[in-house]
Amino acid sequence: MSNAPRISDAEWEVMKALWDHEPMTAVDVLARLSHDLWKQKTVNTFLVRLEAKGVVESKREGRANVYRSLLSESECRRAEGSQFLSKVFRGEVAPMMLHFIENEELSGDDIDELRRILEEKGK
Amino acid sequence: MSNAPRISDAEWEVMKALWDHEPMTAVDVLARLSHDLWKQKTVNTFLVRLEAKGVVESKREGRANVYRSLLSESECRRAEGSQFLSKVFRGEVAPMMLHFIENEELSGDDIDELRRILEEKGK
DNA sequence: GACAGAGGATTACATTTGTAGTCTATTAGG
DNA sequence: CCTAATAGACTACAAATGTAATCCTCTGTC
Repeated sequence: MSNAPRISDAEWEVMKALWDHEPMTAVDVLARLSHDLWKQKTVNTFLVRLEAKGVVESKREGRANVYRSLLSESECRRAEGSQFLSKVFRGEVAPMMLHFIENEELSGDDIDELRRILEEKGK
Repeated sequence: MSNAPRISDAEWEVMKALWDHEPMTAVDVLARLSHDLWKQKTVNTFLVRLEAKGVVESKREGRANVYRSLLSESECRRAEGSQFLSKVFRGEVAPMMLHFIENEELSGDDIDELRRILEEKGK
């Protein structure tokens, strides 16, 4: 299990686009991002950097490079999640959960689902 | 309320030390951090930067500057938390909570407490 | 009163990140 | 075949970050 490399904020945006429709070319990735906020060259740079970091790989297919992830969204979430937990909540899970319950919008259904899961877990 | 400024990883470490015993001098802050990992001058630099960002303020008291936070740990957690949520979990709270329930260690007591809170919340 | 040490202020410098631009090689069209 | 549009490769560059070192100025000590 790979200790995942650092993925920056902007890189996360690119990765989310990629994870949603792998494999894709750089042009396709841009197509799934806001054209107002992203330029093709910028997307390209990030894909190159992500490849250097070992987060994605590219295969030449005809005239274009086709990218696919080497790390899953879940793996990256795990890494980012535990970093966040220790940085912001000193590693204390329960206070963090409390925080989110109190500060973010949870629908009634969300609450019910979480209760169910916790019930299971608590058994 | 303040859209909190970006606080970097290392800056968070300094802030956690400060929040625990405000107000403090730079020397005191270092005293609460690992001497193996931190040098006095480094701590100093971060305090200066944090002041520039408006996260802390300093008052000269005799020989030393005494620092105190301008933003509470809670405020910073809120800002950092919602950034994390949207970056890593696309703003979906419930999946994020699920993730933490499944990936981090929750004690039986933690689970019970969360269930209680959710019960309240779900009313 | 001269000097050493304590702290703050200023400066340094490599790396990472955000955000592209330019250069080059290939390819589809005429 | 020659040419213009592309796609990738290489280059650029400022701001943020991590990590200090050096310089300067009091202040207490002999």
